[in-house]
Amino acid sequence: MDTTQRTDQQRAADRRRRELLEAADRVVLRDGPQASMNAIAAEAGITKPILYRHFGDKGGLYAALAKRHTDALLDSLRAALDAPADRRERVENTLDTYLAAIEARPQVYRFLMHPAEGSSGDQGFDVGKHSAPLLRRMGEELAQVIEERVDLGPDSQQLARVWGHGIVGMMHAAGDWWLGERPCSRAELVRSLADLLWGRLAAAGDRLGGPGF
Amino acid sequence: MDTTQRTDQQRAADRRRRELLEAADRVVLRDGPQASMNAIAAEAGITKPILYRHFGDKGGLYAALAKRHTDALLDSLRAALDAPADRRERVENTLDTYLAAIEARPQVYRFLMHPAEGSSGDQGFDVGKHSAPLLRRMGEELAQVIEERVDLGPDSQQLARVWGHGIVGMMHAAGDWWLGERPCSRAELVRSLADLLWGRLAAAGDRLGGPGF
DNA sequence: AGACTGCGGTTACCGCAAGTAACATGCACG
DNA sequence: CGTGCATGTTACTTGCGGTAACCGCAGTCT
Repeated sequence: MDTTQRTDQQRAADRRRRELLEAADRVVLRDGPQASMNAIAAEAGITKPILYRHFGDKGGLYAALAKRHTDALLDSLRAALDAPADRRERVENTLDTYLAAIEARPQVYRFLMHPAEGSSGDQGFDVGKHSAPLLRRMGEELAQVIEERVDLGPDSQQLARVWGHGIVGMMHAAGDWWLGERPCSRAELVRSLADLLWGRLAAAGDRLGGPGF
Repeated sequence: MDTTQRTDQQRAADRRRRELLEAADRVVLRDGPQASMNAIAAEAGITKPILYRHFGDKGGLYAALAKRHTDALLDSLRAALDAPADRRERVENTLDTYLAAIEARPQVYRFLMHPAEGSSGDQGFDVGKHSAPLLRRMGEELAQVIEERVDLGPDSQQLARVWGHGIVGMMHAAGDWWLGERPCSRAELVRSLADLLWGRLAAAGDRLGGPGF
């Protein structure tokens, strides 16, 4: 029969696809984001055209790969975010979860944040579609959680989205810097960031008389 | 004389270098970060090897180009940051300055944030040196200002640096998202971000009874 | 004047990675 | 058996970063 055959082959194709993704994963983990298609194909024990048949182009492979990790990370984050705890504790846990993840697999993290430059084909002049999808998705996710759980008055949706993206960006930039310089322990970083979000900047006093006011 | 000649030539070289940078600027402004060396050379009316003589490699050109814009932007930001005004106002002005800049020249901004992937030569496995230098520099700068002007008790330096990078990241991510979706006016965005920094997240109440606590 | 040298410039090339075309092979179905 | 179809390969094209080797013209030295 046609249908059963189709499904069989689809299944096989899916398995193959997963294998390929895992091979790609290994290579990216080793070589970082500049892993070449040849290298990935070699790691998978096959040759380039197969990759292209499965994923279209490099962007397709990268997208598929990114989706896997992004989904996984987002699951962890959601868990930390939805845990039954004090808000501050939830925030700290979420930060820590994220930082632990990027600390554990820097190459993957690096790959997720800098997917690839545009190839010859599409060059989106439009700004905004270039940036790491992970950041966007985390931002939206966080925005949703904030809006669900925090009472922000009118315009809450807008505000939640701004905050979602803003907080994610804060986490990302601080994490990136921290990963590079390791100026303190993870726990300290988490504490400092949470303090920032808790308004300690506004609460602190001026140091000198200061030029203004 | 040798010395005068040298200086003359140095001057000429510097002028040439500036011209080349301006040409590169134009191309980047038109084509975004994937501008090719050939294109830049053509725009400057010369050919590739000259670019390489002046800048070493693509990274060098990009670094030089990035430095110009980064310096310019940092000057504006410093001005806003050091203005004689209330802290909240200073923060809002700084945010607004940054957002206005990326709004005015998205391509340049895009270029600054995604400089380029590593070529065949250097492949820094180390995470941290890849990311946009602009973010790092802004982070350090802000950290310095914070430490100078805000009284943070012991460990102030560490804390200031974390906050510097964190706040810059917040600004960046929110700006990136905003530039793509334009969900609100610039002023609203600035206000929302400042509110976030002013601890409104911590101050807001829970929406429902909530699963925890 | 005429050979020597330094410097701005060019052409022509290498290596490498993305992406593709065309060919080869294994296996179900009529 | 041949026909379709999916899987796999080799070998190619294109385009870019980067470089080597050559060209020509200032000015200088003798």
